[in-house]
Amino acid sequence: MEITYAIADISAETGLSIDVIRYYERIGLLPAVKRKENGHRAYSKSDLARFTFVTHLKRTQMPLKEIEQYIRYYNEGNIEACYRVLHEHKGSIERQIAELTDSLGILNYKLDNYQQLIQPQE
Amino acid sequence: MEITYAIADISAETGLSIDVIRYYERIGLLPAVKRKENGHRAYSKSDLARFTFVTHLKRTQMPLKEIEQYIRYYNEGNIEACYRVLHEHKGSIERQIAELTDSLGILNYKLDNYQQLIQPQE
DNA sequence: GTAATACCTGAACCTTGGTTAAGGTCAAGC
DNA sequence: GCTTGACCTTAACCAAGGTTCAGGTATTAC
Repeated sequence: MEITYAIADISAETGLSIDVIRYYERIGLLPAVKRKENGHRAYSKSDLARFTFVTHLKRTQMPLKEIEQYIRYYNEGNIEACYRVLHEHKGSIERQIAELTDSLGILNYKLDNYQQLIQPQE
Repeated sequence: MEITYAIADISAETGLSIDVIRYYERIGLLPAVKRKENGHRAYSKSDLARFTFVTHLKRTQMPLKEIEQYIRYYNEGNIEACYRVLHEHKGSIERQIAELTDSLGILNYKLDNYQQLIQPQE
């Protein structure tokens, strides 16, 4: 009893559209998956896990090419390269957070100013 | 003695390339600026301030269309709309930070796992 | 049996956010 | 007087990341 998922399941779990899932396969981001008799894609539990992780990376602005590279290292069993890629990406996320935090400060300053213009009473 | 800035100055101050500055004007993101006798753009101090603010918004993933909308409200003197746009955007930045922080956690977990695989000793 | 679903394919098309190219003006320096 | 540098314009081009379309198969539901 091997559980498999249809493309619609993957879509529901990851929030990626069905078209995007096929698109990712097409550009080689993820290796092609097994098919059922009727030609429909049959995703395994670990395929789902991989898609889920990809969406995490994607949400942090990692370019698809880099994600693809990571997956390739992973499939090659090149653990050190995997580590390196994720480690570098961690730095990029930290920089993003710092930048956003900075922008938040600027934004709050502007918002304060507007607030005073809008409600100068009290 | 009115100080004006050449396009190269704006580029140097904001980090935007000269081409991008002209591109932003072209798509209507910022209203066209005054010209000198020779046709060269002459930016004022407030033009510079606006470009600087735009780069802040841009770095937080605000789409150019939304930035444009904000600038339009600003020029109309529609302060409340300006406030509303920035306030919404603040929410978006906060969501981004939350998401990145979340991803950072997942990433650290993965990195830990890899670390143990790479250096299982001690 | 026929309609509705759920999937399939390949190829064309789209949006965002620029970049590059080709050709021209003008002022300053040598 | 001619080259260099900083600017100008219009228009074509580009890359990333999808989205849409047209046409086809297979299963299920009525």
